[in-house]
Amino acid sequence: MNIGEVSKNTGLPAKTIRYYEDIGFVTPARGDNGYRSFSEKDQHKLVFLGRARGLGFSIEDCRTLLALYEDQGRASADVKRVAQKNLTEIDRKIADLQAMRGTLSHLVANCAGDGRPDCPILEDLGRS
Amino acid sequence: MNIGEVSKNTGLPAKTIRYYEDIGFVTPARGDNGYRSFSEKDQHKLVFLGRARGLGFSIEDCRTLLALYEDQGRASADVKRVAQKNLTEIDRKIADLQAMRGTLSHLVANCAGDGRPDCPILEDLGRS
DNA sequence: CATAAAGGTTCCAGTCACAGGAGGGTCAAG
DNA sequence: CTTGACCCTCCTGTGACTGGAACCTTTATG
Repeated sequence: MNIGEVSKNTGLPAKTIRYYEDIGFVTPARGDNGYRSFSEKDQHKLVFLGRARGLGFSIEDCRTLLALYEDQGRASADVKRVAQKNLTEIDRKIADLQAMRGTLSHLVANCAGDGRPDCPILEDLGRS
Repeated sequence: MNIGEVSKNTGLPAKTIRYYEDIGFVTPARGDNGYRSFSEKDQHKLVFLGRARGLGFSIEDCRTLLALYEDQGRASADVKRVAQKNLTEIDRKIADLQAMRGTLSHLVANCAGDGRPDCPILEDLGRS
C-alpha cells in the first residue's frame, strides 16, 4: 500500500506517517520507485499509535506501549503503570482547566459586553 | 528595579520576562550597566500578563487584552468577545480530556496489572 | 503521444511559549 | 582581592507535528 491509502485507512495524515517513520515507529519497505510500501502489519501499528495518541499518550509512552504490545511475555502491570500515569496527568490538566473555567466564566458573566469601557475582566487582570 | 526583583514580585521567571520584552509586551529602561530597569508600570503590566496567561489566554490574546486595558476608550464588548472565545476553547479542551479520561479510566480499571500478559488496554488499542 | 493532474519523494522552516546553557560582564560583601 | 550572586546576549531544544518548496512518478484524458 502507498502512503495515501494507509493515510485514508488509518485517519492519520501522510505527514504524520512519515514523521512516525522518522522516529522509528514503522519501517515500511520501499518500491523501485522509492515509494513507501506498507504491509498490513505496518498499518495495524499505525492504527494502534493513532488510538494511543488519541488517548493522550505521549510519543515516548507510545513507544513503550508499542514495545509492550509486541512483547508476548510482557506483564500487564507495566502497561497499567503507563496508563495510570497518563490518567493522572489528564486529571491534572482537567483540574487546571476547570480552575481557569471557573474564574473566567464568572468574569465573562459579569461583563456587560457593551460599548462602555468598564469591564470586570480587565479589572480582575489588573487588580493590584 | 532589576529583573530579579520583578521576577520575585510577579512570580514570572526572568527568562519569561526577557521573552515578554522580546515580543514587545514591556520595554523597560536600561541602566548604564546595560541592566533592565523596570518601573512600577512595567511590573504592573507583567502582573496583568501573568494573570491573563494563567487564565489560558494565548500570547496574541494577551496582546489584545493589554491594548484594551490601556485604551480608556475601549468597549467592554471587545474584551468580552476575546474572553468568551477563550472560554469556548477551554470548554472544548475539557471535553476532549473528559472523553479521553472516560475511555482510559475504564481500561485501567479493567487491567489486572499483574505479571500476566493479558491486558485490556493493549487489546483496545490493537483491536482491528 | 503529449500533457496535465494526482500522488509520491526529500529537506527545511515554522509553530507555541518559553527553558537550558554557554560565555561573558557587573556589583556588593568580606 | 576574591567570591558569589546577579545580570547580559545569543543559540539551541522542546513536542508533535504542519506547511511549503522543488522535484520525480504514475495515471487519466484529449
